[in-house]
Amino acid sequence: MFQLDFKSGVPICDQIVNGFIKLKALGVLKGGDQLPSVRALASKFSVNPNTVQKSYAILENSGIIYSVKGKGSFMSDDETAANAVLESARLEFMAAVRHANDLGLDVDEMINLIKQNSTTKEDGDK
Amino acid sequence: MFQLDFKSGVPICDQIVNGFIKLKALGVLKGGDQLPSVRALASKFSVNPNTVQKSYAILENSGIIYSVKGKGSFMSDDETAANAVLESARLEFMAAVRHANDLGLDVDEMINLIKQNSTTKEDGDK
DNA sequence: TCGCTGTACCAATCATAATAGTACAGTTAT
DNA sequence: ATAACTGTACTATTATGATTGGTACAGCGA
Repeated sequence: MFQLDFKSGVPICDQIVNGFIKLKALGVLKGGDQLPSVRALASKFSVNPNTVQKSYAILENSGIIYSVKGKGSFMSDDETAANAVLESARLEFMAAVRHANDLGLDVDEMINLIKQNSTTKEDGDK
Repeated sequence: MFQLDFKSGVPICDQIVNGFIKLKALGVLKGGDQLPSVRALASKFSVNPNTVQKSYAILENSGIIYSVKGKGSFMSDDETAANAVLESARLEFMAAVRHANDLGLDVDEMINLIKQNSTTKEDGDK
């Protein structure tokens, strides 16, 4: 399970949404897997159930999970949703590239930074 | 001069800060160039002078500009400040890379996206 | 029926951005 | 000296969004 960073400034509900998207991308959660209940996750993270519910609503509207009253919330196995996530990730990434470019970072250095990051991961991460 | 996007959700003062950093990175403004006065820029953008003043204070604390009471605000020609901006841009960019990775975007695709973007810019942008 | 699940409200709280207004200090030119 | 500009410093207020707290309803399963 993922962690929350309460002092990061990133809204809690966004962190929860991204947390489950990440677990899906990593293969930790697969289609059909059940998510914690709204109340259970709220208790675990010591946040308000409404906040978790909001996150689940966002995830369901995106097609990433589906919820059944009385049963629970489950990871969707719809590939369309995963593709939508990828597409939004592309758009978000391109915005970051443009912003970095505005701040004076050129394309070659960005590529170098990415490559460095991936190699350091291979070497000594966890 | 840059534009403000009031419906983007990005705080006005941040947009102003980034706007001047961009103008510096692009070489439009160089060390010693005078910035518009707080009141003039506020009037031009139809925002509150306090908002502009906040932006200028951020820029001055970062060493990107320097202000003299009664005279005005000017672009700094201190390379240290520019380097600090570049370094923060690197950190910010790496955070975006990690986030995109969390969402399932792999390193190769990010590099391809950057290269595509730079080539399309050469082709048909302004 | 009981206990769990998701869902839907609404009001209150908290933090931050932005506004509005005023005042003070330094520079420049007349 | 005066006027008109510059940056700077406050305080108070408004607006917005995230979060919380609480309650209520609806569906599922033992």
